[in-house]
Amino acid sequence: MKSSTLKLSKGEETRAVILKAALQHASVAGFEGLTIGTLAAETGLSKSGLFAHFGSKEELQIATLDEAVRRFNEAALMPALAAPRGLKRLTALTESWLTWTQRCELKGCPMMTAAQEFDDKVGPVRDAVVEHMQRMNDGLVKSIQAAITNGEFAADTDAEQIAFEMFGIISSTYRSRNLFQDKNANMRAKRAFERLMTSCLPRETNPITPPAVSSAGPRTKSKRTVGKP
Amino acid sequence: MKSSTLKLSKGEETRAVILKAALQHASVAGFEGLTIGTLAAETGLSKSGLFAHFGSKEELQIATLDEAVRRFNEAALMPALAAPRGLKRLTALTESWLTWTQRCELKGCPMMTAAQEFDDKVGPVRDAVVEHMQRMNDGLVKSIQAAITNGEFAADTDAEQIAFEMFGIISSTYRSRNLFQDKNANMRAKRAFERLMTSCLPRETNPITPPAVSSAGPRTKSKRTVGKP
DNA sequence: ACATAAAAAGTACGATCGTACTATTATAAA
DNA sequence: TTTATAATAGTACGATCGTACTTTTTATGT
Repeated sequence: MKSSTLKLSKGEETRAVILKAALQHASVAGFEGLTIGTLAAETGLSKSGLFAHFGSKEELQIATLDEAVRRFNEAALMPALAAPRGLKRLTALTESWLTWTQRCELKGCPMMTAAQEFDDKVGPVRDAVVEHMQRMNDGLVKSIQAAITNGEFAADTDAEQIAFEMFGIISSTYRSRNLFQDKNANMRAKRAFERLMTSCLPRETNPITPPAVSSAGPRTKSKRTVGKP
Repeated sequence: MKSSTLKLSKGEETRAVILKAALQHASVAGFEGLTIGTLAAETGLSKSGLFAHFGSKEELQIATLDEAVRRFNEAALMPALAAPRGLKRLTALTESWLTWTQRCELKGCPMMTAAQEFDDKVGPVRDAVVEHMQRMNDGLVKSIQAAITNGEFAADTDAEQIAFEMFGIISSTYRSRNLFQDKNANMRAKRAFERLMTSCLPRETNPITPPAVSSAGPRTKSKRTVGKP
């Protein structure tokens, strides 16, 4: 359990400690709920000592947001990159997306929280949120397009649309988990994901079996589905 | 444009004015962003004058939440009840759900905001949010079950699962609209909804055509879909 | 080991927060 | 129209907010 950067100046070290606490707090009370005083007490610093690291509350919020993205990339995105490009990776990404908060000991997903919190506001924090979410969306779309290129999805699949729906699944999962304390939330998410993926499969059967009407192949299932092997 | 209740005491009248402003404010800045001082200035009341109507900030938040539900029922739910029970009504509900905030001149959906805002907290406000959301979910599930009973959906359709996914679509729509300013958000929502509904249709073709393998019927489309007539 | 810079603490300030308590004004019933 | 009551305003309080400015402590490079 060592940090990736070995040499860490004192300032950077405490900054990291602050951001860890800030992220924890933001994942529960939101980014607007972040308070310099509370955070200082939590980390054992003085209010002014903590303040000096950021210069303003907005900067603290943005730094916390950046930290959230860093953690997400580290705990959710990067592991998924181990899977081969395409449907496999998409599935891995979804899986890790749904579990990364637990791995980072966060209550909710800070980025989803931020997105909802600032979607109707204006200012630099909102701008940062938009930028990060846009980047996440772009990455997701790229990943979906890879599945299309692979021939795993139908050629006319609307990648943006699929990303849109995936975000919906994710956000519904968090709501279900945290608001309703639904233990089945992850299962629901998985089913939703499978349904979505299945609807993207190339038309008719796969290219190996002939396209003509025939009684070949199992007829117990009328549609191909993905997942649940 | 008359209020449904004719006789309205002075107190109830100003209370309504306050709640309208509060709802407006909450739909943008959230329920935690509600402030007695700001609200008082906005409505022309004194801080203490406004405060007296609720007795505490928590009560104000809960009252605002109740008002949000009332408005939702009035502007989104009730109109949808005009449609016949089943898939038709479900479609109408989705449609009106996606547009009621505009009709009420709100920026975001207060209930979705509240759900996200309080999902990791404890206290009476959270309890109220959970109760309302639970009720909404139950209603939605009932509506889905009606479609099953009608035979419009497959008998083994998991109504809770469909409700789960519908909430996801809704929340993704709001995010897309407000965070990304996506003008196509409603179209995306519609497509997602159609995909979801289609996946719930009874297996194979409808009972009129024989279940045996045959070349009868158009073969250009491989699946039945709902919507876009 | 010392000089210098970085980090943290100390202190203070005005603003605003939620909430008591009291006083005044407007409404509704008699 | 008077009277009881409801609605609103006034005032004040302690707490906490974000931030500025100064001082002290602690790291860091030579």
